[in-house]
Amino acid sequence: MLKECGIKPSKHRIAIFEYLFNHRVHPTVDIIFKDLFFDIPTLSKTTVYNTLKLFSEHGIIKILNIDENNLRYDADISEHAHFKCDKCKRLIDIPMKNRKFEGLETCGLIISEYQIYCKGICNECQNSNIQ
Amino acid sequence: MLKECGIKPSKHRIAIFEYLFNHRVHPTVDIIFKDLFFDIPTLSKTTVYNTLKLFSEHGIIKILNIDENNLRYDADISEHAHFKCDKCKRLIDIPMKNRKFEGLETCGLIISEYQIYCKGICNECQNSNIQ
DNA sequence: TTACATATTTGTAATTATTACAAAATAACA
DNA sequence: TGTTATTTTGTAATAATTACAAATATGTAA
Repeated sequence: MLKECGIKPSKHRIAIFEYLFNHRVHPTVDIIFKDLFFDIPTLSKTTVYNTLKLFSEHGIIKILNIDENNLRYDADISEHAHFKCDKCKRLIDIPMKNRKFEGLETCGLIISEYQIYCKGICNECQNSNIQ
Repeated sequence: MLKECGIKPSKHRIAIFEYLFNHRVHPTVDIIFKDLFFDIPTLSKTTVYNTLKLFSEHGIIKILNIDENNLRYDADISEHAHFKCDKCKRLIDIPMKNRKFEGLETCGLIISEYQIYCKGICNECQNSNIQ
């Protein structure tokens, strides 16, 4: 997959991409780094930053800016929206079919990418009565 | 307007809200602070941060997270999307009518707010041939 | 007006995510 | 093996935002 996007597949790059591909919770750099560091003790956080930026420049992942504090990363580049629960803080994918924005398509802008970010309360937190 | 939202209108609060209301370019804290500081030399940047956070908590403004580096603020709380030009970096409002997300409304999540962020090339930058 | 309580603002310091960059390590290849 | 290019590392720099205590301003009752 990396090769197809014109990225030379080094050990670390493969590890980072695999991690993101297998962990669909949109992790932060910190989470990715800490988890991988367990297996690859020579890994540097800068490498994680560099590699993820490289990936996103080649369009193989997407950077999510939904969280105020830090960036999050998503290996699923198919069309879907993102939801952040105000209670449990989890990020959840929302599938989207037949989306339609009147106005957005017809304003003369060339739109190369877009993101839809939602906030509210997720299913689990609605059902649990713990405040 | 501030009173209606349950915010005590102090001098600075009025100044900050007026500024945002009259400058619809979604300025950063830094821009707001520097412009207002010219007239109010006693103003502190922390006050700008505090005040804007207060405003957004009371729903009288919206915080935009479209820019990677810093937050931006919008006194227009009506439904519209935002576009950032990759060339000139400007933020542009996109009006939206009859938007429809199939899937988004029917997934059981309670969505209290959402944002649509687009990126690409704006009209002006398409027409100017300067790279 | 004065005294007091409350709310607001200030300014500095701390926190934290991200980037810059040069050195070190690794890989590619003749 | 020797040389070059690429990747990775680790530290330092940058910069946005927040924490917090002190200072200031405001409102109110006596």
